[in-house]
Amino acid sequence: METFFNYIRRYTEHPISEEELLSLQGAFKPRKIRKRQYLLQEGDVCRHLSFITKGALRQYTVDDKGVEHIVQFGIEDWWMSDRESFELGSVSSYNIDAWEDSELLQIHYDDWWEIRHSIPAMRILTAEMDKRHAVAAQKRIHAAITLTAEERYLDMLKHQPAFIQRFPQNMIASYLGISPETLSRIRKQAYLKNE
Amino acid sequence: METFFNYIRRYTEHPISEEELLSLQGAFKPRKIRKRQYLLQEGDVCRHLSFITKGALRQYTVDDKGVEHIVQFGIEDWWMSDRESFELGSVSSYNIDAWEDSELLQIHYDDWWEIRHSIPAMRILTAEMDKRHAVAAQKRIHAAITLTAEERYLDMLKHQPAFIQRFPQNMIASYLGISPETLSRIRKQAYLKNE
DNA sequence: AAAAAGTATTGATAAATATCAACTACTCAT
DNA sequence: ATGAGTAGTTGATATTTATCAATACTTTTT
Repeated sequence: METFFNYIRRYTEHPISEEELLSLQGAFKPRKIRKRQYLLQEGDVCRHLSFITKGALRQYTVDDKGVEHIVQFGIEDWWMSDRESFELGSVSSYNIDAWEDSELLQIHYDDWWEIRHSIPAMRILTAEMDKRHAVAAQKRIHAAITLTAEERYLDMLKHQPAFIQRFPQNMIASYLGISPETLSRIRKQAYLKNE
Repeated sequence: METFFNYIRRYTEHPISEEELLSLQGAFKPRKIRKRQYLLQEGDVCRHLSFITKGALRQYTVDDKGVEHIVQFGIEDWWMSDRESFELGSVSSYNIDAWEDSELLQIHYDDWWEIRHSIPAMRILTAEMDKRHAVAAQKRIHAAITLTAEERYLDMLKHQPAFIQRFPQNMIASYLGISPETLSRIRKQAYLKNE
């Protein structure tokens, strides 16, 4: 829980009262989840928002052929949820599962709604999260339509090395929208270029 | 301005007082912009947020080879800005220009900040916009990494037919991240399939 | 320690998409 | 009306990326 409070303080200047801290502690429930365990399955409604205090998770779809397509990775200090399902109460088409044993702080939709109204700092935090999310999404979209497979990989290596270190190569390939074989070849070439 | 007020009422249940309406009228300045005129140029800082009351605009980058890459279209009831530059005050790497003669309501960053604090309905509106934006971005990212060029075009035809009607084919191709020639061939094939 | 399951690499080939070039149709300004 | 400039199409070819198959390497399980 300390991790989370530090995170809040880092992203909002607004002070938080003792009372508010207690209220947050009541709303966010710690949860442990083991490797390969699901946090959300396709067909479910996503009722919780999860803050990752430890571990690594991924959000993905599975297509007709059984191939997984990863849309999002999450590690410490990231939030996980299917935003669409969470906000609209719709059935999710995504799966979220743990790639490492993980620890989360989960809040139910109703409590999240309540807390954003009663605690000013949380409203600011939400706005800040949304802003960062929007900027990141814009960049990823731009990368997807303008860059080649190799450029996208190098871009990720530069801007999100943590993901590349913690997830296996086939998942990185899926996130980049390329086949594992192609990524393997790209890495080989990049390596050869640096002698 | 009426268009805009209707838009606000459509997306927020929160009532707006007479006083607040006046305050909004003061903050949003009408602006006309002619076809091919720039709203934002690469290298500028994006100081305004623009609500489109009439017309069609696009946001894009230009690469080393002079090729344009469109990341966003905007028509009536859409907002245009480089979110990153607008929120962070950083130099923009995007261009925004008008494809049709257009009419906008522009608000300066400072006023936007102010109005979101003083008018509850605007705070709700912002949250709602961010939510929709996040959901749309997630979908577009998913489409980019999972779908083929043809599937992406058909997806767009289904979900955003307005764009396809109002922008020329080479711009649609750019938005989809494919060459104009490929889009031309995809359309021919799709047409042949329907006899 | 051996077996099994998952992960990464490599080669051969196929499919998707880009590029280049020529041509057609269309718009629009004079 | 005419010619210049855009936009779209089509064909030939090149490049990129995917797919399939075999093998090597790692990690996990027993």
